[in-house]
Amino acid sequence: MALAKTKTPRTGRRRGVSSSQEQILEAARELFLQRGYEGATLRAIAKKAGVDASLIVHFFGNKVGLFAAAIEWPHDPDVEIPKLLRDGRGRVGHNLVGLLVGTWDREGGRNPILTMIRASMAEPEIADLLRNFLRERLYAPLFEALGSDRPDLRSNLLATQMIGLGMIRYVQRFEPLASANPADVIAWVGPSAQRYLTGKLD
Amino acid sequence: MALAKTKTPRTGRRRGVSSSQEQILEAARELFLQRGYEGATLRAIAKKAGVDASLIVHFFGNKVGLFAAAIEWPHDPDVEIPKLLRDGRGRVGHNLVGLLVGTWDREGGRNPILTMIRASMAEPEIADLLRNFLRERLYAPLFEALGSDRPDLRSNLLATQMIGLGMIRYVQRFEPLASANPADVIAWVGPSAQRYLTGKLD
DNA sequence: GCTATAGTTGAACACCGTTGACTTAACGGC
DNA sequence: GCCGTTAAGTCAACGGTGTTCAACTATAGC
Repeated sequence: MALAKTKTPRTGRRRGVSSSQEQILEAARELFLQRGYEGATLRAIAKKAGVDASLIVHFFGNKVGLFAAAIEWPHDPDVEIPKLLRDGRGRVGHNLVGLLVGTWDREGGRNPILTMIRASMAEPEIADLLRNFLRERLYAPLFEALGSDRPDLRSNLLATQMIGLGMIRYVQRFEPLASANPADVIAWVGPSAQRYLTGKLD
Repeated sequence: MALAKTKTPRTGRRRGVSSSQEQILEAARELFLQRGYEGATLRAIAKKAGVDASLIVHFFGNKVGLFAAAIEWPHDPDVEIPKLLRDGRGRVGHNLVGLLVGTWDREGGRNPILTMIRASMAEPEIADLLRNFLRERLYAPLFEALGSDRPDLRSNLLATQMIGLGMIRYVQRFEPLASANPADVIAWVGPSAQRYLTGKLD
């Protein structure tokens, strides 16, 4: 699902099935995932889309705007959150770690979430994008269903563990964690996530 | 303490107390902390050091080499590790969180560890530097003193929590965690760190 | 004094994101 | 059927980046 909306063209040519805008977004998605935010240059994206680089900023304002329009969250929270809750309150942490590890392993580190996390270290606007999405679409419904106290704080603490896991296992690739089985990772990290989700905090 | 060694000039002028190399390192330290790895340009560092930019790459090879030579770890592990162990095995996690939070709060986010963590997201060579330092100088002696099983795995898991905390509280500044009291943060995160340090893993 | 070498500079290179002027093409109103 | 407006799209340029290379200077050792 998209993180930011694309300005739908109000007028202009309407005959082709794919406008330049869509070709740009497609090329951007591919290159951002492949080379990361910094590694994907506007010129390279433009070349792949068969247009001039300045057309990209004409459409999306700047590189951050293109990133926000192109990147997509790989899960639909409305679908995933019920699955996380399926096994009862006491298993939500394990299920959440399993969902992330499963997705990240399957896509081999080249996935939107990790790309966004990395980019958010350098670009404050991308950090805002990430933070708002997490809060509104992921954590808010999750904690509403759980009914835990201090949901905002818990979501922050949960983020420290989940983003830390993503960084160490998939970006920095610390061993032996990077090569460990998903089931083991769930067993190791799950309890920490569970504590932040439903445990006593102080 | 330094993370990488500076090539000491084998010959050359020796009369001044401060060579150009030291002035470059001093300027680099200041600008890297102030503006981050990307924000500190070689030309700006050179200007501050009163020297031409190409002299920097002559001395340090490239920008990463300069960073490795300039950045310093704010603690001496030989001094800090005994302090962490002072209150017994059961308090090491809390003491470690306290050490990091104390340092990071005092320096307001502009400190070598966070700067290095951020830079390591984009520069693999800096990630190597960080990983090797953590393993050899910090985690190895700590786990030797603790005598826990699977020290390599435990150090990875500990890193997920510590680096995640640094990212969320100081770089991304998620609220309410970013504004919480140090003592509260220790109470919330300490148990997770403690579990990775001495708890049962599976 | 001569020569090798380290220190140091300035110009240049290839690339980056972004800007602004410009052309082209389609539309709505008359 | 023309005409002004507007979006689509191109092109060259700007100021910036890290890095390279040839040139020059000053010192140390012989």
